[in-house]
Amino acid sequence: MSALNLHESCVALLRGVVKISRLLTDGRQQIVSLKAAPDLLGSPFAPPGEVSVRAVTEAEIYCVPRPALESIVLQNRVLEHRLHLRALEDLSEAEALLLTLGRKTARERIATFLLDMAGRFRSAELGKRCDCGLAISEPGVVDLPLTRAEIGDFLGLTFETVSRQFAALRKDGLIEFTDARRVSVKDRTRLRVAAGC
Amino acid sequence: MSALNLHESCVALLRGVVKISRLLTDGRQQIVSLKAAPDLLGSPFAPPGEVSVRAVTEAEIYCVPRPALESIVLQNRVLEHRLHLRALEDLSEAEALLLTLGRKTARERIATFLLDMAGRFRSAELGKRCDCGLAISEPGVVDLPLTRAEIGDFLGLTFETVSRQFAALRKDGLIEFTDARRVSVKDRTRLRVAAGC
DNA sequence: CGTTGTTTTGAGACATTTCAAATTAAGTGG
DNA sequence: CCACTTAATTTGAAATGTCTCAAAACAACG
Repeated sequence: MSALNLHESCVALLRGVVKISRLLTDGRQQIVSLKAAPDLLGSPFAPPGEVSVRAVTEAEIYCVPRPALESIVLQNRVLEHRLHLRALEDLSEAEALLLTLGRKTARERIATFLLDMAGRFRSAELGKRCDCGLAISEPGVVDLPLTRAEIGDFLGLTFETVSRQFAALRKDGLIEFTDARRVSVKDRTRLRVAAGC
Repeated sequence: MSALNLHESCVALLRGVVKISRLLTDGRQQIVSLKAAPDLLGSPFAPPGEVSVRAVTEAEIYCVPRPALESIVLQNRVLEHRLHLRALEDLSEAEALLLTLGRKTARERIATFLLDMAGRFRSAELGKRCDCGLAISEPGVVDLPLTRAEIGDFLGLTFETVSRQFAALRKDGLIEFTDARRVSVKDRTRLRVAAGC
């Protein structure tokens, strides 16, 4: 199944969306990063960390043995610089999520999440699948690639709380649902306020 | 006061401990990283992120203008590689904290924190100040450089909850206090269990 | 049309926060 | 060295947000 070991291989994500999680022994998990194609999962030189990789949509990947990638990168200064920049961006994203998990209320977390997703998964109205911004996209309409439970695992909440907070934002007129996975942002300004910053 | 702008300059931390935080407009804050000398604060190439840097102990720093550092690093492949590795380690640490903030209980967070600190701030019994592992150190005794409020800002808790959980761990015999800032780990095994992983 | 998984909604339990006050520790100036 | 102020810490009691448990509605699929 999720037999992807990022210590042995790095993975080029060619199509789809994957979640990268850290696990507790009793099954609790925290998604630490969402990756959408095209992107690289794992990094040569990354320290050993217990992460789990799972697709959230159908996905297409290409595995590269780590030692091979390492030697390539060490021979290519520009490539290493780009990986370096990407690591710094990932760190910055992780820090933003730390603020969300450590200090925001459930409502603020959901609002933050929606703004984040609105920037990443703009819905392609006429396409069948979100193919990552390449198709004709509807501003303000978001295709959520995650289930309520996965959103909970991303935001440190239960799926019931996620569902209830979505309902509350809808009742307050900040968002609207066409179906459970398709949201449209009705009032971005108030959504930003609801996100707490 | 904390007039350190990591976008303009990087800062070599020569002595002491500093906290790097992200802020919400209403004053809530989340510490995203603790740095102890010797270390580098900020990074050339780091994307703009609203962070605040504050010393938690007396500290000695040396500022380096970012453009200067950037050009040095771009001319030195080995140096960039080391910064790259550090960024990946920081990312891994941030992910560990994400798991803590998103999925652990207050008790588990405090236990996790103590194990983390035990690895970093081993007390120098006979020295006056923790000078970061160079002096004669007592295994299992930790000098906490943070106030209860700061520990709360690190773990996403209030300072009252921090204080109560310390008291609970003490009552259960996992730790002992000589004073509020000096803890000794009495049962590392049970502390690990209490940390949830 | 039954099966399975996702989502919504409700009611009660519980962990953590909030508010408040007392205690201890740490300067500071007389 | 002592009184005074200020900050940090502990502890208590009540409020509250989120979780847990449970059930129903809904959607997807063979």
